[in-house]
Amino acid sequence: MSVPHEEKWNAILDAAYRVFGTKGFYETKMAEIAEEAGIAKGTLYLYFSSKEEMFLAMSRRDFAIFLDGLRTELSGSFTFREKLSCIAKHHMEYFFVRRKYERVFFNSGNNDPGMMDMLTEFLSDYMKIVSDVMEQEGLKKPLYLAKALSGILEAYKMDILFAEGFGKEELQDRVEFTVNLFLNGCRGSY
Amino acid sequence: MSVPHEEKWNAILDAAYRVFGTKGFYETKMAEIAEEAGIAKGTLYLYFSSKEEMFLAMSRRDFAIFLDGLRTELSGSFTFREKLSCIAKHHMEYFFVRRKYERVFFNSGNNDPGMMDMLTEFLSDYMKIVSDVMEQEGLKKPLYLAKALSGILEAYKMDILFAEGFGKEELQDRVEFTVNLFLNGCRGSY
Amino acid sequence: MSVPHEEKWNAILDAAYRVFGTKGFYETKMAEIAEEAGIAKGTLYLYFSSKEEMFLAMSRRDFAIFLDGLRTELSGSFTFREKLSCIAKHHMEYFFVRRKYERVFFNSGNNDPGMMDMLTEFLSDYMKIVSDVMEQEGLKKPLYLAKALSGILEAYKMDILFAEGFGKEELQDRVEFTVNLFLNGCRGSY
Amino acid sequence: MSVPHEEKWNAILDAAYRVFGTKGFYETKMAEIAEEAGIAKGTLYLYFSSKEEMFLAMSRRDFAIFLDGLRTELSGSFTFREKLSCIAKHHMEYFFVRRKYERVFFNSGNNDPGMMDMLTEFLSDYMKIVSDVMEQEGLKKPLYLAKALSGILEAYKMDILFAEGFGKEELQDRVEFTVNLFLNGCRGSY
DNA sequence: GATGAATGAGGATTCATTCAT
DNA sequence: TATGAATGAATCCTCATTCAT
Repeated sequence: MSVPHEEKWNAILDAAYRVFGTKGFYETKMAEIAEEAGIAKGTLYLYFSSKEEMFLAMSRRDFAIFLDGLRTELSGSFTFREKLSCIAKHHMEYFFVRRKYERVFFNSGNNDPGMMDMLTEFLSDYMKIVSDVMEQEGLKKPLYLAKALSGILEAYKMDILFAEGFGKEELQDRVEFTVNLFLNGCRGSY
Repeated sequence: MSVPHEEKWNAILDAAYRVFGTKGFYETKMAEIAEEAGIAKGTLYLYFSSKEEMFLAMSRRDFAIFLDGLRTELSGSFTFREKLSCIAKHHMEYFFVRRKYERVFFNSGNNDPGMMDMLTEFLSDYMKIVSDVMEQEGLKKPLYLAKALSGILEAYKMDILFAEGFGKEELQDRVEFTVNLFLNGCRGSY
Repeated sequence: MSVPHEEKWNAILDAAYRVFGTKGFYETKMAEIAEEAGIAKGTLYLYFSSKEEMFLAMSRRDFAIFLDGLRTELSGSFTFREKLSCIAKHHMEYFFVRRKYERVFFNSGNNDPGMMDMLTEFLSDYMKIVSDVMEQEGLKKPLYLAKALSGILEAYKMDILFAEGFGKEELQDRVEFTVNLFLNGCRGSY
Repeated sequence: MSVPHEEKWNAILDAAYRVFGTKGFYETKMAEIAEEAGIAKGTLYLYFSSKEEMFLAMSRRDFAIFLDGLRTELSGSFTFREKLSCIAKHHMEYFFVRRKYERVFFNSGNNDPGMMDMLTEFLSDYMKIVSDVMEQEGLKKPLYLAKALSGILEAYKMDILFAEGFGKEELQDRVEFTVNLFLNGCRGSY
């Protein structure tokens, strides 16, 4: 359990991301990940003690990237609308870029308690960031609002995966729609 | 391939719902479903030709109940606000009642094309019902609105599963919040 | 174990013959035989106590028909050549008529001792009939000759199954060839 | 799909030969082959993708040995009688040596098309070798003769399996008888 | 007698994980 | 460190047989 060559550690997680993301946790075979990473099956176990742990590490890394990116971008936004846009855009773009591997976030699962804990923690962190934005604006029930916002974005995420010819314009379209709806309600101007 | 005793067919699907719902598709063993249903393993295969097909049948039945219930309840709602409340309440209560078995809707997972098709069709039907409500109100982009609404509800669904002591009051609370947010935006009165 | 309606007993064996003969012992399902016979699965067990026993009964009946027919036809043959022709013709025609169901004689098998015994007994009876013919002709090693003759016919039986467009003429051709070879050796006139 | 250690590949096929040869295809369990080979069940599947494929590979190897041996031995025979003796002896000895495992050639059975194809090809190759011998002797209908010869030998093969105390002398006896019968007919001197 | 729903032992195959090299 | 051959527990599914109706 030393910390072997970090480069390979990341390469394995990259491969894992591609395969898990394409086929889901259960349909993914360790052999496939090894092949995708261009190493031997046994080697995987020098870096991760089990399939679950590997999935966990991969998710952890992915979640961290998501949250760090969001924090960074958010620090450059100032008005409330800007912040909402920033959140929406980040959420959508993150998955848009990774759309080929989207089984990951879906199929987050298996009943592994470790997995559940980590997902819960991720959501908690994400919601904290968003609800802070709400709070800074003096809104009531900031956590409710945060969840609602991310829920809308999750719903539109589906379009990334299933809508024909979904591109950057459609993405921007959804982002703006979301912000307007969130600010003004369904009868607001948009 | 006759259709033996419909009663047992439903009993098996009930058992399947409980087990799939608790453990997810992959962690569920056919033997467990048989045991839960109080019958022999082999008997399952008199009713369903495979684990996949059984999961499919179970989902199909569940989706149909959800949609039929929604249509029925919606037909007793008249104002726009009433209709929104009705949708939100139905969505939340449906899962609240089934909260013990919520792995089902999650882990629809498994790359089975039949499953994907059915899920897509369900979503399409659900969104049609909701977007019709938006359209009747003369709103623009009714499908976007429908997806946004259901997205919010899905986000709150998480609270059903994970929030401590989530009960009927919390549920009603989320429903009202959702409707107000949807109608008036985040700064609206609620 | 009474002797139920003999007609149905035979009907079942007819069905069994068709299915076993097409697919072999192991690939045949009791359900298929029942369907082929137009009766219920359970009914088979009123007539035969197991799949093996059914196969045995079917073979027994088939063997008896073969031997009875041979005896009858042979009783109308007088010269040695006539008798050889009769044997050859009977052997070939028997399988020609049943060529659609020829897996039976092949796949006679499974390791069931009862099956082995019966096959052995059948061969013994068959060889007795043929070797008697040899003996009546005053030939030495009549049993060897009997086996040789039937061996040749078995080899040609393959052509019934696999040769394209094998018909009555080809059959007659093989019969005459066999008799000539048997009488005169490979350099004899034929 | 590299070809791991050829030695083990052969060892598995040897074990398979013994078990299939004793019990037939259907009565043989993969677990038994593994045990016979002294390895784990799973290992079998590193070398053969299925029970069928294993049986096929085993038969293929066996057939090739049979034919190669025959060709080799035949190349040392010169007169027609010598060649016939060679064929007969090879055929009989091949099975004599393997008499404990004779279910293999019998029970080639199983409707697998791959198996049928291979069996057909084997017979075709075998018959080609034998009929070439006939042709070189200027005999008419060489293929008929080839089939007849092998048919006789197959019939005597039964004696290997079932005749009490069948030994080398009996074998030689059958070989000579076969050759004489084939050359001179049933009334020839032998 | 006839039925066919129910049974459950049994077997082929998969795949995460180990460990000798 | 890296390998990949070997392992064997685990699981889906089949099908001969039974038995309540």
